[in-house]
Amino acid sequence: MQTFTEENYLKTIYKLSAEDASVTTNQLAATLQTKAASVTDMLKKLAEKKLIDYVPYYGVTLTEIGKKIAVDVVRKHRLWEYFLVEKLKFKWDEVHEMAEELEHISSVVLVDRLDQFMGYPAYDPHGDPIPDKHGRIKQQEFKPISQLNVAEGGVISGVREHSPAFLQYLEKLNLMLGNQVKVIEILAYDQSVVLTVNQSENRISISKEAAKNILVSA
Amino acid sequence: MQTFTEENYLKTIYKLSAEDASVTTNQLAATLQTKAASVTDMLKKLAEKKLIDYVPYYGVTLTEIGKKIAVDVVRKHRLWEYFLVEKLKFKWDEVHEMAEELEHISSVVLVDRLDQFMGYPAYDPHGDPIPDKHGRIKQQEFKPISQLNVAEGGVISGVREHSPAFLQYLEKLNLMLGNQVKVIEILAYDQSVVLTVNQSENRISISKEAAKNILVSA
DNA sequence: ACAATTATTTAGACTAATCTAAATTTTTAT
DNA sequence: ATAAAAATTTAGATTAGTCTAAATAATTGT
Ligand SMILES: [Mn+2]
Ligand SMILES: [Mn+2]
Ligand SMILES: [Mn+2]
Ligand SMILES: [Mn+2]
Repeated sequence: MQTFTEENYLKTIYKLSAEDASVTTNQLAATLQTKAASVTDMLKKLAEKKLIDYVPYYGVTLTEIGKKIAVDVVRKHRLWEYFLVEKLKFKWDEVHEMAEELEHISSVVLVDRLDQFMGYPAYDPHGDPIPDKHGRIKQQEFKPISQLNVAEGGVISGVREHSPAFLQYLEKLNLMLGNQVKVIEILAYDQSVVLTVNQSENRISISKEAAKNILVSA
Repeated sequence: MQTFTEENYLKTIYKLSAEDASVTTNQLAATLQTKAASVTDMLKKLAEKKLIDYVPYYGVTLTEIGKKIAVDVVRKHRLWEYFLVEKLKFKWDEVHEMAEELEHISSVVLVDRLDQFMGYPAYDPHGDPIPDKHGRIKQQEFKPISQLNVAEGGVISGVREHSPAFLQYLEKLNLMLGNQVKVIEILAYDQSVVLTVNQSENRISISKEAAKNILVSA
């Protein structure tokens, strides 16, 4: 059994591992809003428990056991988010903080029943895949709008940033999951993207940063 | 904002206050499965925070603020139990431990939405009243079977003991909430009670202890 | 009334998680 | 190749919650 804090470290290592194979102390400190010295202490403990492989000064990777726990926390986070949006009618920008607490509820049978109650959803309200009870994850082949060329388009299927501010901004521009976008123009000087939503006449412009954080499927 | 542990102390003081006006260190230690010395330390902290009135050697009572927090934890506990039974189809003997964790989820709006989602239930799966969002509690006038005389009866409306073992025992004897019982005989030598359930021919016998822990309404 | 028993608090120690400041190692740039 | 900069770890403290053992206060029984 892990503490709340250990679970958060494992989850964060798991998510950062998607970018780089090995995760560094400073990356963890920045993401977990703590200090490098605190991270080092925790890494020693997690290594002691065989949940990570830790090479001092060089970084850390999850062991199979550590990964299992991390995926399980992610599963709970996303299932609770789905519940909050689909059953309790919260908006997609309101649920993350609540799920940060709910993901640490320990009962395995509870989360499996919740999954069943909702009909085994595949994606959470932000388009992230929900691991099944065995930890299997449907691999998505989504790409960011920033990688589309002019005249290309797709269906908005996910976001890479979950802050309420960003999600509310998307809502204001009608850039919600399921909507169809098409790239009209990419401005040379700052890579900002001009696009249409759902075949509308309206052209909207988003920054390169925003374009990187919106994922579309073909 | 309180810690998990502080909330458990406040909740326990609240529940024990129903029996005696002032709650003692040893009562708390026994209920919270900890040592008297640990309780003393925590009482000092809660008194410092103005959540309890603490007179060393004589016991403790909740302040208005402390009581508000305690009732709120109880509200969350009972609402989550109702959710687990009514929506996720758990049995009444399976939900207490999960609710012990869920009651510490902090979001107020979450618990209010949950309440709305379920149609503002008045009682939890064990017959305990669910405080409303303002902390108001429907007062029940239930009494234990042990206080009935021969030929008297009532509808089972609550239990005073929540252990899975006791709840499963009740289920085996068909002594679930809503069922009608009638006292046939009270044995003189040990006060055990013989009764019928739902007008059945079958006579069942329960100990005085069990009779104290089953509540009926007229 | 006062000795014995019981209840409670205090003293001192431990673990988990965190921090700041100092030391050390690795990386980068000449 | 080596000095400067950046990243990381270590040392030493702190806070929350817990414990055992010892001290003290309250209650009980005669
Ligand atoms: Mn989230
Ligand atoms: Mn999400
Ligand atoms: Mn309960
Ligand atoms: Mn209950």
